[in-house]
Amino acid sequence: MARIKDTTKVDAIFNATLKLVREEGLVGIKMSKVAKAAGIATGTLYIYFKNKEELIDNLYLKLKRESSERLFKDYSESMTLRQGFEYIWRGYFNEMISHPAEVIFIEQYYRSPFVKEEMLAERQALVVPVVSLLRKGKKEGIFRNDLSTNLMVVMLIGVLKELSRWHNSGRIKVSEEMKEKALVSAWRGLLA
Amino acid sequence: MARIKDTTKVDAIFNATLKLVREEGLVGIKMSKVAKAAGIATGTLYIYFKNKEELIDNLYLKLKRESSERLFKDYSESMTLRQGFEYIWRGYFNEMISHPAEVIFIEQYYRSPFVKEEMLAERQALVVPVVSLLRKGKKEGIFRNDLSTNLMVVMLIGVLKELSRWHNSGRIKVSEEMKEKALVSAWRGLLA
Amino acid sequence: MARIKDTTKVDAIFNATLKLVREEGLVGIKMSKVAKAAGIATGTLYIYFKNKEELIDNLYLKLKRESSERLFKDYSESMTLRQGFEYIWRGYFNEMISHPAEVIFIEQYYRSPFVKEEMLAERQALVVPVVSLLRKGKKEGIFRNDLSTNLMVVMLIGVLKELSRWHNSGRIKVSEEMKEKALVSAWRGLLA
Amino acid sequence: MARIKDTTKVDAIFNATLKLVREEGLVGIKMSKVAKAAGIATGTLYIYFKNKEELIDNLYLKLKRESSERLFKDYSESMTLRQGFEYIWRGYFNEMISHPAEVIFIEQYYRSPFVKEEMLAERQALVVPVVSLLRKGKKEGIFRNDLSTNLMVVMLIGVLKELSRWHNSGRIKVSEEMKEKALVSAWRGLLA
DNA sequence: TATGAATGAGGTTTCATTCAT
DNA sequence: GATGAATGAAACCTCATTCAT
Repeated sequence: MARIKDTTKVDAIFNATLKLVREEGLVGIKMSKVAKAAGIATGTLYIYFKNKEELIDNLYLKLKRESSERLFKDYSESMTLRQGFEYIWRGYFNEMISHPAEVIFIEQYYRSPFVKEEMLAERQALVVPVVSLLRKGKKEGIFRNDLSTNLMVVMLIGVLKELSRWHNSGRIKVSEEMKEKALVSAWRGLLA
Repeated sequence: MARIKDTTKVDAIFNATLKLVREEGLVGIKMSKVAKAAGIATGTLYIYFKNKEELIDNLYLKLKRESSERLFKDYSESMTLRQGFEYIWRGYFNEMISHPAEVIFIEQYYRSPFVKEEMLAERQALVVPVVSLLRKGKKEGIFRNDLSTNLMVVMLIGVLKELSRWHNSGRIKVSEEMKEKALVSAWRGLLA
Repeated sequence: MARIKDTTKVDAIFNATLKLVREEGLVGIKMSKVAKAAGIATGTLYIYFKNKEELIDNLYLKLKRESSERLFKDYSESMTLRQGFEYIWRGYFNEMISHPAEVIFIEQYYRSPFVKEEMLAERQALVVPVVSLLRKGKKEGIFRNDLSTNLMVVMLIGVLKELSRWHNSGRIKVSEEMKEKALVSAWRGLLA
Repeated sequence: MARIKDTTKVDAIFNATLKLVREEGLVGIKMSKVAKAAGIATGTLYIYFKNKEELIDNLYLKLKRESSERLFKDYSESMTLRQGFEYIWRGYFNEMISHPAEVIFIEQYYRSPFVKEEMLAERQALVVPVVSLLRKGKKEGIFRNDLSTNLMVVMLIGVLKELSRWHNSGRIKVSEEMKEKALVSAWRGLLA
């Protein structure tokens, strides 16, 4: 019986790719470098991925999936609005600062010869729970009704992304206190 | 007298490069493509730029410079706080939606084998006027004093970037009204 | 196990390079031509040599080394003066006529953008045994003491080089008899 | 009336070419470098020479011609054998040390894609007076008759070339005394 | 005639992919 | 499955030559 394709090896490849993206962007990804960083031979890469494009695409898909899973793992519709809000906000922030390479990869992927239309569509997925939370808050009369939900999403996500970006780049160190302040400000910005 | 080195040509090269970045990111910049898009021979590129790296670095520098200039052209310290705020906010937003390729380029440049340490430093420049506006507001007692200036910058810029990103990607169409709403919300978020 | 890096291939590359040098000098070395002449793909060249410069430098080093080895393989300090002289003289001559491409390559290498200072130093190496032979002869009172050793080296080597050059270019055919005459004349020219 | 092609400029071009050959050999000759070194525009080169090959070929021809002229300017068949020998020997040596770039150029030219068969033939020219001197000496019974004239030429020229080469490269400084010694040794080597 | 920017063929080098082991 | 040398298309870059001024 033939040995089974080694999932350990696939992970090594993904991690190696991510490492290279973090260090020098999508431009810096060379199949030989990926192989070396993953501790395997170049040829072996092609056993697990038909070609470079497929490696990149699969990595993107995997990251999206994992990120969603981590993000909404314990989220439940039964939380109070405020609980849900805090859960999502903190989750999102933690996600971005504990997986910086993923963030970079995804940003660069969107603007590359690799993107496929169908993958862009997926982008929405991450936002779905946020939208439903906001809708719920509006319906309950707790959130402002004069702002479009889209704008509210933008206000929420924009601050989260920028805050984590500053943190990841080392420009600022986001303390627990600062995080709290940001969270409260965001919450207040939504209140009716 | 021979044909004279043509600054018009440098612009054509920059524009061609930007076009390619918009279409397929930094990865898509191929010297031959740039030349063709600029309507010149490949060799001619090398009259104006020693090599690909220098072309990219110079483009980055130029974009940063131009963007700053446009952004703060008519800004004056004598404006009222509210006027200054609005000027900067609208300017920033317009900048990002009227120069999407520049935004993409700069984002990708930061994560590429091209970045130089000294260029990263420059990144702060764009933020300086924002910081000084916020400080002024705090001193006048108009803005909250319990938020660090950095956090306020993040809140402001984050929303601006995300809003323009959604606009540029076509996910939403930012109407005058929505812009107004976003602006007012941002302003209120800063008030003491 | 994959194919193993092949020292045979390095030789093929060196020989191909030498062939091109013989045919049209250093100017004629084109990486693609070298590859074709060596019967490999262009890219393969770069597995064995980082770039053209390294190929040329290594070839130079190899030729110098091999030439020295061949030249003084069986030379021994215990030979009589006359035996040693004859050994070196004939060895030098044979070397030059049996490896004409090497001679051309080395001559052209000295005057090229490829030379490195440290490699010029090596040039002396070949002459060392000649110098020690001449010193020995002088000490024994067999060779003239009124000529500097340097001048004697020049007289010896100059004739050898020119003779082989005429031979290699086809201007003359150096017979055994002529060789004998030249050797004896050289010997006499050194005698006290 | 049109201006006449400027011979001053042709000289500047030739000198610039020679300078480059001295510095980095035939490989180092780039038309743009020649132009810059000659203090003219690249395009101007092509007014004086149809192309690179013609520039090189003409330079070769000119050097050969000038060298011959200088060498045998005051030589006369009526000199005594010894006078003639000394005249030629010293002339040859001076020629080589006062025109090192020419020597290098000619050596490299012989082994390059530029050589033409017909130009190789010319190579003999420089040697003609030497040959006739040697023949005269043999007929007069002063020079050895057991050595072929060719071999004698080789012995003479070989030492001269090597001596000047060592001098030019800086390996030795040829004093008047050393020159005298070399000349006398060469003369003695020919005597019957 | 003089200029030097412009050209593009051709050289150098890289790298995704294949293939012999 | 695994390896990494080998491949060659395609990228980068140079430079002899042309050409608009």
